[in-house]
Formats: sequence, C-alpha cells, structure tokens
Amino acid sequence: MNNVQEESLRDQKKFRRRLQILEVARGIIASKGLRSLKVRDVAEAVGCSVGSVYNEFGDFDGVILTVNRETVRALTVRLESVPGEDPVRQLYGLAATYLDFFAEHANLLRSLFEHRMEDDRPYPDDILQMVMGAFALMHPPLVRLLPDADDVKIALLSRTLFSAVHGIISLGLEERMVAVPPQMLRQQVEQFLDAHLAGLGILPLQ
Amino acid sequence: MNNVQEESLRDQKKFRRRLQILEVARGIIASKGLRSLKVRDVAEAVGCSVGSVYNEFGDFDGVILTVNRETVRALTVRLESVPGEDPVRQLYGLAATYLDFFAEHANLLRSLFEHRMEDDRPYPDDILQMVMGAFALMHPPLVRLLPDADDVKIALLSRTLFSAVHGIISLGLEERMVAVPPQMLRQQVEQFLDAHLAGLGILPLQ
DNA sequence: TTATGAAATGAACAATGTTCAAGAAGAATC
DNA sequence: GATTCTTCTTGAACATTGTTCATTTCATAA
Repeated sequence: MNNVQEESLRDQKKFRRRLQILEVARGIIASKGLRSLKVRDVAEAVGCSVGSVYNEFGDFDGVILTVNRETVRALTVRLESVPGEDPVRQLYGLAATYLDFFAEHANLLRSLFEHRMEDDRPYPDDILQMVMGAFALMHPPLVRLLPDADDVKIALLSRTLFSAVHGIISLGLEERMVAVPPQMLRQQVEQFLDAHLAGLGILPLQ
Repeated sequence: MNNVQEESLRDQKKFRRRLQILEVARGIIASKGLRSLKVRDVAEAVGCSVGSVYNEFGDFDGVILTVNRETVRALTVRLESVPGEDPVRQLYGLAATYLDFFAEHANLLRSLFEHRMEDDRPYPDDILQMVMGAFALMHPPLVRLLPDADDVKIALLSRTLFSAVHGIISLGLEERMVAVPPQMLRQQVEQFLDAHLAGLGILPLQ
C-alpha cells in the first residue's frame, strides 16, 4: 500500500464528473437563478443520469450547498486580496470589493443567502462559519483604527458594519426593488462609510 | 340598479373564502416558512378545492404576493405609527419598530424579500412601490435634521440608511447565520445609529 | 319554477425531486 | 487472462406538488 493518494481510474472519473456537475449547476444558478436549477437539466448537460447526481451529492440540496460553499470561498479569497497597509483604505476596499463581487455574481450570492433547506434540516455549519469569517474581515483594520476599544465590541462592530454594507448592496442590486445604477451604488456605499467612520471618530482618507 | 355596492350572497361567500385562504397561507408561511406552503394544504385547511384557490388568485404566486402585499402594508402602518415630534427619536423609533416587526414576523418578511417569481415574470410594481415607500419613511425626519441638504441626496440617504438597518436586522435574525440575541441586536442597531448620525453631524439623544 | 351563467370541483396532467433493482464497469484474486 | 467481487451507473418508476379544464353545483334572473 502506497501512502500516496491512490488515484484509481474510477476515482478520476468520479472526480471529473463531480466537477462537471458543479460547473453546470453553478452556470445555471448564475445565469438563470436558483429557481431554474433542475436535476434533469444538470444531468443532461453533464451527460449522466439523474441517479449519478444523487449518488455524488446525496440530494439536490447537496449540489446547491456545494456551489454555495465555493461561492463563499471565492468571495473570501477576493476579500482577502484587499491590500491591508492602510486600515481606512482597507475598509473602503472591502466594501468596494464586496460590491464588485456581488454585482458580478448576484445570483450566486442570492443562492448563498436565500436558499432554505428542505424540511427543517440545519444549514451546514462550515458554510455559516465561512460567511461569518468573511464578515469578520473588517475586524483587523478596525482594531488598528480603534486601539482602545474592547475586542469583543470590535468583533460586533465588524459584523454590524459588514451587515449594513451587505444590506445596502443586496437591496441596491435587487433590480426589481430599486434599480440603483451601479456607479451610483458605489458612491452610495462610499458615502455610507464616510459618515459611519466619521461617527466612530475615524479620520477619512486624505 | 342601486349604486350601493351589491353584496350578493355569492360575492359574500367568495370574499369570505378569499380571506380564509389568505389567513391560512399567511399562517403557514409565518410558522413554517414559504417553502412549506402547498396549495393542497391551504385548500384542505380552508375546506375547498385546489381549483378554487386558482379561481381566486390565478396561480400560486398570486396567493404569495397577496400575503406579501399585506405584510408590507402592515409594516408600513406600524412604521407610520412611530411618533414624529423629535426627528432623532423618530429615526431610532423607525429602526426599533422595524426590528420588532421583523422579529415578530421573520418568515413573512423573508417571503417578501426572498420570493422569486416563476419564470421571469416581473415582481408586481405596487408591492415594490410600497416597500420603497416604507424605506422612505426616514426621509421626513432626515429633512428636518439636515435642512441644508439637497432633497435628492436625502432621499438617497434615507434609502441607504434603511437598507443598512435592514441588513443588520435580517442577518442578525438569521438564526442559522449569526444567532444574535434579540436584546443584543437592539443594542447593536442603536449603536449603529449612534455612530452614523454622529457622522452625519446629527446630535444624539440627550 | 325554470333557465342561465358564474363559480366550485377534483380528477387528470405536467414538472420535478427521489428511490432502487438491475446492469455495467473497474478492481481484486487466482 | 479469466473469474469473482465491489462499486458505480442507469433510468424507469414513484412521490410530491403546481396547474388545467370538463363537469357539476348553485345563486340569480326571468
């Protein structure tokens, strides 16, 4: 027995198909919304039977949740790439990056936030943790900007601030609701941060 | 022909049933979530056939949308009942009232914000208008507090601020996401307003 | 009372998630 | 390489649920 990961032909095919299913599912959600995602469409596009989808993911929620997991992972990567030299600039960068990501992948993010599980099964904890982790990315710059504040309070503030930005962006991009032009939305988010950081006693960008 | 509204026996029964259907549907959404709402369950609980539901509402979306319409109407009534003598107090009152209403009717509000139409039919415009109207209720107090500001800017600010509060509350009440204790959430919203109004140059409550 | 037309009915249909017995295919053993 | 074993794949059948519509029911009008 080799301690290197055995890559049997069967495993390879299985893995390749798994990726195909996810790719197709993500494409459908992104382009036509979560409600338009159907098992049979996915199976046909991938070229396998519906049974194989179930075999790989257990149930349909499994496919959706895996796509959601990758969405929040990609979001986190993007947010973590925001430069962190200047904490104020970092806060603005996080908000702007979230806006860009949301605008690019609106339906994927809606799937992440709006999907309800069948029956009353709990939402997978690892996804919740990842979302919380992303929302906590405002924590480090806030710590630097408010060195005297209680750490627990800053954790709360970080979540509050990110939730507020999320509300502004998600409703602003809800074309059916508001239809704020993207450029105006960007400005709106910036002005929001201007006022809020000022209120926290944080000096704006020069 | 009497110009008084004819109330034929047929119309009475029709109207009574319409109310019953809505009552049952709202109850199911409120207690078990939109995903648990089924035509047959509603029909059985009301004591009529599924055909009657369709006869009255056209399709199932019609039932949901009518419930949503009443939800936003009730929300508006509650928000309009917030005292308006002191504009600062009014802003805090609007946020606190929204929090209370959301906490009491979480599933109904989620139905309002998360329901996607079948196919790509547009969301009814009157509901969107009512939501926008509710979110504009911060406008009058903000005008009083910022007498020198451009009215269009205040309209934007009102929507931004309410959207932010919505984000904080809707994510905060998403037990699966965060599970913020209600009392802490109330405090969170207040502190958020404290900071933001301060940033806008508005003096806090004495 | 009878005729009329609108409303109610619910069986049948359609779309879609889910299961599972049978078969196919790779892996293991000889 | 043949055989056996294990696992995966298949897709027909089933279950659930939204939707339709020919038929029946029933309040109203004549």
